Amino acid sequence: MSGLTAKGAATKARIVRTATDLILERGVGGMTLDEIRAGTATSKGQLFHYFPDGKRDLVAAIAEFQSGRVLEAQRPWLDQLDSWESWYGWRDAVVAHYRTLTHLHCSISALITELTPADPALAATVAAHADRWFDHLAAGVQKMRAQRLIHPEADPERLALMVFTALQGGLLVMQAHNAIEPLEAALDGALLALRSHRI
Amino acid sequence: MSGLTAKGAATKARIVRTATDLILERGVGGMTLDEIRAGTATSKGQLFHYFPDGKRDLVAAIAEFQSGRVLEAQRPWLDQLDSWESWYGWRDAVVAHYRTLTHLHCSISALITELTPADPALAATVAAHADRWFDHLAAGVQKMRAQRLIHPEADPERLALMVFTALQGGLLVMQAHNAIEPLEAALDGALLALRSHRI
DNA sequence: GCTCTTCTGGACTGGCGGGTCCATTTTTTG
DNA sequence: CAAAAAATGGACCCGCCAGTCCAGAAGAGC
Repeated sequence: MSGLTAKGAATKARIVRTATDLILERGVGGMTLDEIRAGTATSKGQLFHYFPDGKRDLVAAIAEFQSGRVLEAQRPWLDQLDSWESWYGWRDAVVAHYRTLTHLHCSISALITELTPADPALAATVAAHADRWFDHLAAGVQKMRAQRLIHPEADPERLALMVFTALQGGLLVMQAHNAIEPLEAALDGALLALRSHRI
Repeated sequence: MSGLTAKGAATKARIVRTATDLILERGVGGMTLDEIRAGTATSKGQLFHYFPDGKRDLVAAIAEFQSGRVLEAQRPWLDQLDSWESWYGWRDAVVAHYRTLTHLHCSISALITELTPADPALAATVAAHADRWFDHLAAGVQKMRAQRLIHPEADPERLALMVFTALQGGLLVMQAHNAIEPLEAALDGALLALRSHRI
């Protein structure tokens, strides 16, 4: 009844994938439905058939998809982060992932920033995905503390926030400079700061 | 001849100031010439009289203005940064400045990121202002090394980049969360990382 | 005063892009 | 196979917004 044929699902997925690449390359403002249409060999009708709320639905789907993809690239390290080795492994995985994508222009935090003034509700939806990322880091710091690898007095939330902001800053400047060094410097700095809380 | 009356200069300045506030609040995409017009009690004619290239000129002027304002808020610390005290003083000055502006949505790096896909040339112009900021940090790190407060083997450019990315990340997440903590955590982390290179 | 320049107001245009609508084709279901 | 549901194509509409144009007001210089 309220179905979605295999064919339909495929089309929907195709749209999301193309739209994701487009939004990463051009930003929210630079992504037009017409380009998506052209890039996927679909029609306006289909776009609104699968994403009734238009651009809003589309952006939400993109955030979900891209969030999953980015998190995936950080596994298995992101789920561990319970030893110094795994933190460094994580760092390397992140750098390796983005090294192949330096021409992209739109990290998740940048997306949120761009969205907030125009559509706070949608921005909040997207922000939930950023929070997932943050939560992994926070869980990691917790584990480190539980294992007495970092000082018990250290505030795990605060430390995770520090790592997260460094990461996002690294991505942002990486995009602005179209170079990987900023990301590397940012992550190295974050881990150095984290290490200075070791016992 | 190629004059600019006192009255004209005042109008131009008024436009820049209002436009700056607008762009910080709504982002580049959300800033319309009509809103600027309304906010400054001017007309389309004047906008294009003072900024012949329209939005491009305007954005460049905004970047210049805002860059000056932000740098100003960090003085005198930003010119020193030659002792640990001055780095912490700088940190506090930055936090204090942005504490009054947490509802703003558009840091300079975010601006660059948003601009790059649409207008790379303009983005480069804006990036020059970000570089000024970075240069101050790099000079500071140099001084610290010259005074043997940090390890001679440390790469000053890299360390400055680390601080800069942390700062930008702090601003970005601050905007996304509309809270000051991310900025504080980011700067504390950066200084901690910097300190771990002390002799 | 006159003239030339700068400043101002606002009507107008043109295109872009999001979103609507419906007719047609394809697939599922029974 | 027939009917219903889902998928597709694309023409159309409409509002928004950057940018144009020009006529007229206000100053500067003489």
